[in-house]
Amino acid sequence: MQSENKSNNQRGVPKRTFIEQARRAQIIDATIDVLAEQGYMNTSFVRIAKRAGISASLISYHFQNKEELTTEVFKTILVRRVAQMQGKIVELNTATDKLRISLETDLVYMGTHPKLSRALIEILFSMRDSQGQLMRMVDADTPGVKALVDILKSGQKNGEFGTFDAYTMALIIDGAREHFLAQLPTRPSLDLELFTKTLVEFALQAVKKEKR
Amino acid sequence: MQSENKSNNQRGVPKRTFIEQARRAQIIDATIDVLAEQGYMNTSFVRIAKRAGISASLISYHFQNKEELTTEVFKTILVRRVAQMQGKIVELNTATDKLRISLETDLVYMGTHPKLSRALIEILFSMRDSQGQLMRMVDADTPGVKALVDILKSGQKNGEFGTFDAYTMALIIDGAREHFLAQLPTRPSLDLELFTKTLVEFALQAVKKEKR
Amino acid sequence: MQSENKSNNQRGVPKRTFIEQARRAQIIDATIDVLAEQGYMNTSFVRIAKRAGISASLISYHFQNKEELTTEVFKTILVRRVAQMQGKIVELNTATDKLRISLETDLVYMGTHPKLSRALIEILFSMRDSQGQLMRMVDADTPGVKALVDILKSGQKNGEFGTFDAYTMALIIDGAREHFLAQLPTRPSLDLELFTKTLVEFALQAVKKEKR
Amino acid sequence: MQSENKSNNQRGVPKRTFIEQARRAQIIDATIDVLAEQGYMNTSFVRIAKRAGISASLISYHFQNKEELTTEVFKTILVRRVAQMQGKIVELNTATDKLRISLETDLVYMGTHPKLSRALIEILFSMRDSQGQLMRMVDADTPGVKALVDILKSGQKNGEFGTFDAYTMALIIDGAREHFLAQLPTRPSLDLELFTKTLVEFALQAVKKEKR
DNA sequence: CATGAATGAGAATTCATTCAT
DNA sequence: AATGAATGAATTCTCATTCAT
Repeated sequence: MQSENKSNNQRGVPKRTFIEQARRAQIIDATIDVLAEQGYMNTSFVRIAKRAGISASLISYHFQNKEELTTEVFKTILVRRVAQMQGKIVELNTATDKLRISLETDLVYMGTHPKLSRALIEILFSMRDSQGQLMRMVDADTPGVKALVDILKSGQKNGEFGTFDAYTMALIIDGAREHFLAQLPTRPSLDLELFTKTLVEFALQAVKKEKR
Repeated sequence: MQSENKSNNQRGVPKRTFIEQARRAQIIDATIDVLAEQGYMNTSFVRIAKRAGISASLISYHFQNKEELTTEVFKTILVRRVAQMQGKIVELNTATDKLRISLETDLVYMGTHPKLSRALIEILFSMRDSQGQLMRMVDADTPGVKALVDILKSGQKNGEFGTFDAYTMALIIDGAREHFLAQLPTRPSLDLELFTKTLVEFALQAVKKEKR
Repeated sequence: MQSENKSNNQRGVPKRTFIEQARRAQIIDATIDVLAEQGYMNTSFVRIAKRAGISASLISYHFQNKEELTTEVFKTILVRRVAQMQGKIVELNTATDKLRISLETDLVYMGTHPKLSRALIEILFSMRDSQGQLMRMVDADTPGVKALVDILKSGQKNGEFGTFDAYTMALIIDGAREHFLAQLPTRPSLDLELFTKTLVEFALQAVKKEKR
Repeated sequence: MQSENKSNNQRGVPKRTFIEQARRAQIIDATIDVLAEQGYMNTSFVRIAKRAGISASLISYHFQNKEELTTEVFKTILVRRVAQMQGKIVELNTATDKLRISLETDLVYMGTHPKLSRALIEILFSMRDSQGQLMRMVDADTPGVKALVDILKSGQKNGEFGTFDAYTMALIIDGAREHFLAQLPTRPSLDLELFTKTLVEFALQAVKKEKR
């Protein structure tokens, strides 16, 4: 028994008791802490367990293996991150506003939650499958890129933005953002506010219609 | 030899025999391969040795410890990378040209040498000291950022570029570039040429004088 | 468990389960055997584990590191050794009796437990810190020397013994004893009874009052 | 070739060139230094070679293996030690004088040459054969014990000394001396002069004729 | 005569995971 | 539901020794 048939029951739907949900959440939170502070390599079950105040074997009990735990952590972070943006954007009418607000919201949220930021990077850049290949979590593009592409394309469609390759532009903006966030937790001299303001400014300038 | 007294002689100059230089280079190359393919975590002496066709203890014979090896790999990659750019830039007269060419050169070189790109990322994001803290190799800013800052400031000084925070702008451009390069090796769908063209366009527009 | 947080709880009291106590004792006993038979240098975890019929990693599981294991072995031997003497001495009234009986008791016990004798010597003479310096276990003087000094001084104070440097005399008697014990396990020709009788005679004559 | 047929030529007599003798002496001296400072366990060929300013493989070239080197070191120390005593003793007429002077000479020499003292102990207590058994260097009894036995027996024969077991008495005196010497190098508080005086005093008292 | 190059064996320790309780 | 006990595989590194040059 144990684990295997627990994460998915016969219909593929993971039905969990309340206490199990709570434990999983507790373990996931502890894992985020350790990931952020020690890096993927040093994030062992023993360290997570110590942080969570439980035994290491309990982690194996609640997650099939390390890969499942890491995947769950990854999903959890993404869900929290996306939830922030979505709420603020839906009501906005222009693509310009959506672009600005989504960047600002995300940078503020992740910039003020450096653990999430750091843990995310650790997973993205270090998690490997058993053959050593990088795991492509979720799918090829991160939600951040996909959200940007949507906004950019809608702006082009409704005439707010000029002509450019929306996907490539999204990669540029997203890359600038992620790389900055990746460094922020360990470099106190970086200025989140200034970076946000500058990135928004030039993103808007880059996509605007006239003269392109 | 057996380590310790060879890596630096009395003047800090590591005098090495030809054969040792060759072995070190061979080991460094094998390490880059393994780093790129398997990731930092899986880059063990045994794997490197297998790749290089030597015994694992020979690595310990030629490098004091794993940290020295990793540092040497890091330096090697940076030297190769910087060497490409420097050659092309020195003759150029305008900051605009320097910005364009340095981006193009670097993206082409690293984009066509995905192993270097990947290995660099692995080291930068995974190498930790004994307390689990990220090692800041070289110093806080990568050579890429520093080179960009120089170009941007010189352009502002001679009137080619407008007013903006040069350091933040460098972070944006560098971030976009590095993040793209980090993904390129494992995502064949990405278009290096298109990205380069778009990023250069974006950068040049962002720094141009008029209308700001 | 996996070390670290179990050897001492918040009050410095190592709370251990029964089974853990038993395993630790088993490992300590196996270590004494290997120390006595193979010497400190050859006392590796693998050898100890083989002797105890367990896996080598179980030793790391129960002891933080080799130093902790060695220290525990050392303490264990000393406790057993001292326990023998204490019981016999407390009831005695004269320093002369105490001197005689403590020597006899100790030589008989250690002489008939050559493993303890040999293991003790191995630790005392071979255990080094990371800079290669000898560890001074307990403190500078062994319990054997300290016990002798106490007896000699009390005998001088109550007039049983003459005037001599008590500490130096203790060193002489203790040195003779320890050196003999160190050789005894590997040299069957040595005569424990004769040595004991002669050493006691020598000691008693050396400390006696008259004619000095 | 190399080594094997070098330590002994066809007649079993090791015929060595001048330079070979010098090298062996140099290596032996370096080994004594390292033994005294780092202990037997840490006395590796690399460390010896570093101390001697030569390559580690040269040691293998001049000595068949580590065991031969250690044995040679042991012999060298003993020869130097015994040479001191012999010179002073031969002219003396009484066993009493011989006993006193041999103890004084030896303690002064070894006490003022702590490296020899320490290195000797390291070898005696740590050197093992390939099965882990302690090596009995030379033969069962050290020269120190044998010399003492000779003196004691001659004193008994000519009537200077009383009746006691000469061998056991030698063990006592020798043990006290060796144990003290073993500790002297690492414990500056020990008083060589006081110890020597006290040991001689009580040795003479223990062997004297009257009343025993 | 001397050395650099190379290796296999062995060292302590950490890890994810299993299993009985 | 939770844990302590246990292990085999893997890690970096050191060692004595061999061999070609």
